[in-house]
Amino acid sequence: MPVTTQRSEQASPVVNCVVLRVTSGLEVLLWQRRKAPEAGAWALPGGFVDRGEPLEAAARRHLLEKVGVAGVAHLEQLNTTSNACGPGDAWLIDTLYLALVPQGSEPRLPPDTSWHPVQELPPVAFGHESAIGLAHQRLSGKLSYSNAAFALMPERFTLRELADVYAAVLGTRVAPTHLGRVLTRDGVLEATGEQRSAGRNGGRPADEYAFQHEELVISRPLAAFRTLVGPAARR
Amino acid sequence: MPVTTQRSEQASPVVNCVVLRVTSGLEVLLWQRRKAPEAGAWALPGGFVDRGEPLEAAARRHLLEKVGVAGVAHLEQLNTTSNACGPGDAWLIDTLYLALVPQGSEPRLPPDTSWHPVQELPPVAFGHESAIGLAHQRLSGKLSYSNAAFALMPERFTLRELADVYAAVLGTRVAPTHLGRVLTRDGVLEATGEQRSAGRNGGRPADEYAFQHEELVISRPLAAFRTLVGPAARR
DNA sequence: ACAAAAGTGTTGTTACTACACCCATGG
DNA sequence: CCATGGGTGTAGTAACAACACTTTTGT
Repeated sequence: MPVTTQRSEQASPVVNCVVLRVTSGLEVLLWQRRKAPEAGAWALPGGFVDRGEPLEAAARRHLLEKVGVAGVAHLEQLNTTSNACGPGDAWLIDTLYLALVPQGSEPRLPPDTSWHPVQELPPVAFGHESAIGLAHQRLSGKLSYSNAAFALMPERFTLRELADVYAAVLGTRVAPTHLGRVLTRDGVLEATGEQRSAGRNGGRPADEYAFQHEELVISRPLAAFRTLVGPAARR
Repeated sequence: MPVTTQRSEQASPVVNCVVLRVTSGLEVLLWQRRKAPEAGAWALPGGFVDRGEPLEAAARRHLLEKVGVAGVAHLEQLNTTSNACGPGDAWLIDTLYLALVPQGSEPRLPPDTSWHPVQELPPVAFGHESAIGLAHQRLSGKLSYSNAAFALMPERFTLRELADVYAAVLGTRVAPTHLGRVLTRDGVLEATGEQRSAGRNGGRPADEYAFQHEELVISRPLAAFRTLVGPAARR
């Protein structure tokens, strides 16, 4: 941005997306490379950025064109790396995105593309396991202080279903009752008034809930200190 | 990173740094542009990235070369943007960094460079007020769930001094006692056993504290839920 | 009637906050 | 000895977690 007249080196900007969803467990979208390098390994969807194109637009474009994913409910930038490269190699500036796809949206995937459980990844190209790990970490954090789960859930759901999604991401058992109380108190959830019909084994029908907002909202801003003004405030 | 053989557009990667410190208030390091565009306006330190150079290295290099800042105690990537550009213009990929400089480190600044209170910024070039705001926000968050303040403080300090730094960043009054209890419980602070001599008006000498770690540590990982396993865990 | 699933009420526990009180120093 | 600044102890409160109990369904 210091627009000097000085000549500078040129790089190829690329975006890569860690697309996550939860079915029975947490899954990431990968496509299998046919050509070298890393032929046969699984890679994150992504590609080159067009000249002057916003990075987020590039991410959405590649998700749509390359793997047919339209239903991205949340897209968030993670980080950017400049890869080391020799004199002949291409110099890539790689921006990583986290994309969340809700349950129920079933994108039609091309044949080389499929979902993989994050717990048992196939061989991943370019050492991008760390990217998947970073995305997973970020998502775990967001679940605890925001309404990020809206982007993983269908419009309406039961507390049980919501707790299962939390459990899949966090790797802990999560109690539906507690989760519901906390998120309702924080103004994240609201009861729709509707109910689900009971399952085949009977049981009381579950109340249906929905998220109050369908964009990311920070529900607990400063975790540690509520006011912390203390007696000093009197003076 | 999908290294196809396809030709791609070329961009110039740049880094920009929001360098923050706290003296009496929160301050950001800016330098005044002489040349157009935006001559006279104040800009973030930064510049072009060398071919194959890691972004963080580029940030440190520009801080050292351009504004003489060596004592960066914490450096963290914020986000990356691809600026829109016409056919003739340069296409820049701009990665933003947050850098923290501790009290006591007094870098020798070049004449066009100086610290400015974040609360009353001069005219800032390229609309980078939002970048400063983003950095401020991120820092505020980090203070509440990590030991990030280590990068703003000298090695040893009193609880009062620490609370003043928190207050300057968060914009609230912060009670030294409470802050000390919370951070000690979390294993962030430790008493050195030393004491400060009293000020000129007398008063009890304050205990000296130091941070347990001099790199970023997340002191309270998941804010909302402690375990949340509930009765379901029994089954 | 009984099992299964879900929601409600209540209690225990933790930990943040406030405040009253005590300690140490300089003038 | 008193003002000033700093630390300690303790009580109030909010919120999370656990668990017993009730509600509502299917078989």
